[in-house]
Amino acid sequence: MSGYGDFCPVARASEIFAERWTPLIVREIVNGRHHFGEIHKALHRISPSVLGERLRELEAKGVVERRKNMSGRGSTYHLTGAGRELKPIIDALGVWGQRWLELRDEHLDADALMYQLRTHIPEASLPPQHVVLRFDFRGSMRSYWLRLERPHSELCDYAPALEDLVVRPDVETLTRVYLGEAALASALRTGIVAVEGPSRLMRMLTKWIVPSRFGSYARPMRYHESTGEFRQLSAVRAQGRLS
Amino acid sequence: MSGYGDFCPVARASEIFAERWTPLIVREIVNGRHHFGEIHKALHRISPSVLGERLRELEAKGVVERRKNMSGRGSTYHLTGAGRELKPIIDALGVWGQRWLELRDEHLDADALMYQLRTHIPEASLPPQHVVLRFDFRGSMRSYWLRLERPHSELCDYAPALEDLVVRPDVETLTRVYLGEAALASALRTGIVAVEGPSRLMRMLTKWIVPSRFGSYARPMRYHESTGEFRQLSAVRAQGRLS
DNA sequence: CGGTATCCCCCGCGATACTG
DNA sequence: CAGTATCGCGGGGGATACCG
Repeated sequence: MSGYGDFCPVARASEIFAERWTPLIVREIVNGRHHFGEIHKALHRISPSVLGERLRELEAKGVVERRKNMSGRGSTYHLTGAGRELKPIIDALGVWGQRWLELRDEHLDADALMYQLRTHIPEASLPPQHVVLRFDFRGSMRSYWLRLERPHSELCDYAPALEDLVVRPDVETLTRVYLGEAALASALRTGIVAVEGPSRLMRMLTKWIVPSRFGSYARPMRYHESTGEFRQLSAVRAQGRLS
Repeated sequence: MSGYGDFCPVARASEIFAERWTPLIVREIVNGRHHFGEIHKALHRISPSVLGERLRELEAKGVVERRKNMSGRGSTYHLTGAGRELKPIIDALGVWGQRWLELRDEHLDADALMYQLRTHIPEASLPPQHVVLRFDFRGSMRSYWLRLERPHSELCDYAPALEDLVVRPDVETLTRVYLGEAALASALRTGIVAVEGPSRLMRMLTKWIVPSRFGSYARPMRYHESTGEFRQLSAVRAQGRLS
């Protein structure tokens, strides 16, 4: 970028924080990703060279601390004190985005969604013996398999075993469910998200797929069959609280 | 920019907020600049085309509202509800920058500093009849004149009248004074900032030049004559509060 | 003054390959 | 797997001119 040439602390902070990819990288480290590869997988559209450059910048500015792995290979990246104080800013940005920004088609990404869903399954709700869900997104050829089993679940692009439940959502609806804008229960009821399988497992779906931590700030949306679009339920704005 | 293709609210917010110049534009509107020209003067390094583009984007995203001037010419730009909710984020960024970021040479800018100083003079401290200050920055040819008079003071690059006081600071020191990192009083005492004029007016200087609203979060710095550098006074970190 | 159009340069960044 | 080097393109944005 090359700076603003401005001594104002907002400008100096923006030089670092408001640069492409940087807020998301910090978010990922906040979320507990400490390895290069983990961050890169979570931000799968960033190129490794840019990620490396950003991490170096953040280290130079005292936001990130790089710890060489004692096992020789690789490092882990941790937030410094300064970096940890960015967390409330990240959170505030997320809350703001949730409250005020529309979800648009260009934000939809089935891969990323499945990745998020997988990492967000409450561990307490995981079944002791494995359950395999297959997700077939409408209008897409490929399927995703989610193999749930305590303590670790797994996301595959092939069938790891015979599936117990088949879910047929569309990307937008399931994304809005994840964002907390739509309720999975009603999406199942109206059939926008179709499911095949034992009703016992169907009922578990709402335990496995839960809204993100910004979900309580979402504006409730409702699907309108006539237009095929989601619209804001009312002018009422949710008051939320970060978990 | 072209987005992150990510439904996460932090990413969607970053698409807007964490783009070059945008945080500073919002800051300026928060600071009460509502005209294109005012914003452009405050951010004198942005090109008018980029400023126009950003304002259009912000309007499209519902952050800024553009009101056509009824007098025909021009418009004014105001924050919407969404835009106003960015203020705490701007403030948090400023506090963070103040707490954690070094002031570097590339941030220094005498023009911008004088502009800020002029807008920050507490109105209550302005003299009823005009007082003219001349600022000669060390190592610089050009001078700045500050003409103080209630209710409006003025910054000139020529002598608007005979000067009552001549101030010879260096850009770094005066910037740190403005940022709240250094005390003007001690800079005057040690002579880093030299002054010529009646001592009555010299004493008024500390009423006219006061730290920015982020000043209370600054890390106190002290000038070390041996190295010619400012260094952090101690590990003690100031606890501040935004005014 | 308030803003837009043009032009062009440069560098940011994405893709890919490559190395320990 | 953890990164770094290279390369080439696109477009972001700075400077400037220009128009209302």
